Amino acid sequence: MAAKSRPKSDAPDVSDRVSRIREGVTAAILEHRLLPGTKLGEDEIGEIYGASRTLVRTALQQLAHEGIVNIEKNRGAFVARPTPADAREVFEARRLIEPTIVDHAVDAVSPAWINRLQQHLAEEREAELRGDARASVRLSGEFHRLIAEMSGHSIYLGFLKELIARSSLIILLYRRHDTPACGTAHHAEIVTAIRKRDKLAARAQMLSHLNEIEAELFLKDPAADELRLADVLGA
Amino acid sequence: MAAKSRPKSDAPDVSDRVSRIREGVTAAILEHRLLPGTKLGEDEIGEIYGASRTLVRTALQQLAHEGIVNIEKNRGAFVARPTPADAREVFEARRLIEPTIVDHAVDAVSPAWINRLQQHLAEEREAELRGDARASVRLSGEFHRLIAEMSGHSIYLGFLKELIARSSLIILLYRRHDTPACGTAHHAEIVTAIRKRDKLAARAQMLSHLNEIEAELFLKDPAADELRLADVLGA
DNA sequence: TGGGCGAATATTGTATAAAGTTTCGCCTGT
DNA sequence: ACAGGCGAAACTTTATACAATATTCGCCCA
Repeated sequence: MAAKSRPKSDAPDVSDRVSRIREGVTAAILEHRLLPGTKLGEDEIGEIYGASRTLVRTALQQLAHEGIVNIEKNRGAFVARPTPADAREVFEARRLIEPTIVDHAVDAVSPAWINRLQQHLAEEREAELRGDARASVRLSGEFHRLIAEMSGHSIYLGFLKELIARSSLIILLYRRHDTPACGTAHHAEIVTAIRKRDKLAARAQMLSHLNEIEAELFLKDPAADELRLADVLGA
Repeated sequence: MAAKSRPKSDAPDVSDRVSRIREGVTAAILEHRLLPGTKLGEDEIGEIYGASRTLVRTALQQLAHEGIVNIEKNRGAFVARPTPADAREVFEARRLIEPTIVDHAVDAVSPAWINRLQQHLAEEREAELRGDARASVRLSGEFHRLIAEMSGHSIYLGFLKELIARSSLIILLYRRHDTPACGTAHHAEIVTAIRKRDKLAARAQMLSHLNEIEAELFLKDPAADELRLADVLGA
């Protein structure tokens, strides 16, 4: 009971039923267990989480606002299917915002943060070694999010959360080879630059990292989207 | 029937009951008819718009996601009260994003857009002349939004909508003098630069415009927030 | 046999009712 | 007179019932 009712503490959302649903569905999408275009029925999800449709609906609306779910009127919610144009916008926004975020991260550097970052790198390497693609894709997104948290800039953090979630879908849909989503090595270089408090290097590493991710994508004219999707879903 | 059911067109939300509520409340907040800290009771709003609490709740949750409403668990929804720290974050983000947006706007320039911009400037001048503070504050926000629409970058547009809405609250809470929120003259200079397709000038004008707005603010340590709020609400 | 119309079914949108929490007034006791 | 606590009222939260809309499947007809 003591752990349940916290009158004043504004914990983000933990132990909240709507948030449990939202985070569960988000994780499933980010780990590519739910593919773009998948229908997310309200009853279906409600039964999984033992919640009524009211709560499921709230969670789905939040996900829609984050851009990883589309809600079509009278038809339901579907995992979003970003177009190549969307993809270009997402990465352009990331190229604009993330260098600035890493700048702030350098300002906030501390032994505790360095520790956290290196612990994260270890997790990434471990997941990569054991070939756990789902954990890898999740962790590589969380790395960028971690840096945004480190920056202490809550607005950038909110924006980046959206961009990361969409990026995960984009990488699933449009990557050329079955390369790991983000090279762990790049992340290590970024951490090194942060540790050295070298803003210029940190910005540069972040930017080239993002460029490399986007370079791995196959973003052609939107007309051929359907084929590409069929390809992914069929595989 | 033709105008009502559009299966594929993703019109933002027009003629949707939830959106009517959201836009109504948003307008009230942006025009400073609802002050920061005001409680937004579900029954109260529902009665105004002739809607059930279900729809009101949906609208309020969307506004919470946009950052202009805070929802406190088991207590209800309140008009957000940005802290000075929030204010600094918002303007930093705007200084980062808006120069890039205006860059894109220059790329998209066309006679139709120039026309629309100048029509908007005329509206702003008119509102300023007749001393309509509410219309002025609304229109000055819409100017920035218009440029974001012109850029064709939907992600930047979404981000900027949030930033503008929060800016409106910030200006209300923290401006030094009762100066008009944004000088119409600055907007005119930005339009001129866009019309000349001069990206450098457009970026520079936008940046200095944002700097001037923030310079008009009184952003001290958060400790004194309460006094400031009392000041505004008492007046 | 293939296409199209139509009823049945399933799913979402909306409203209302039940349950839980907070707040505020009032009362009692010191 | 004042502090503390009890209790009722108001509100939010959650669940459920009802209405509207889309989809699906079967049947009929060409």
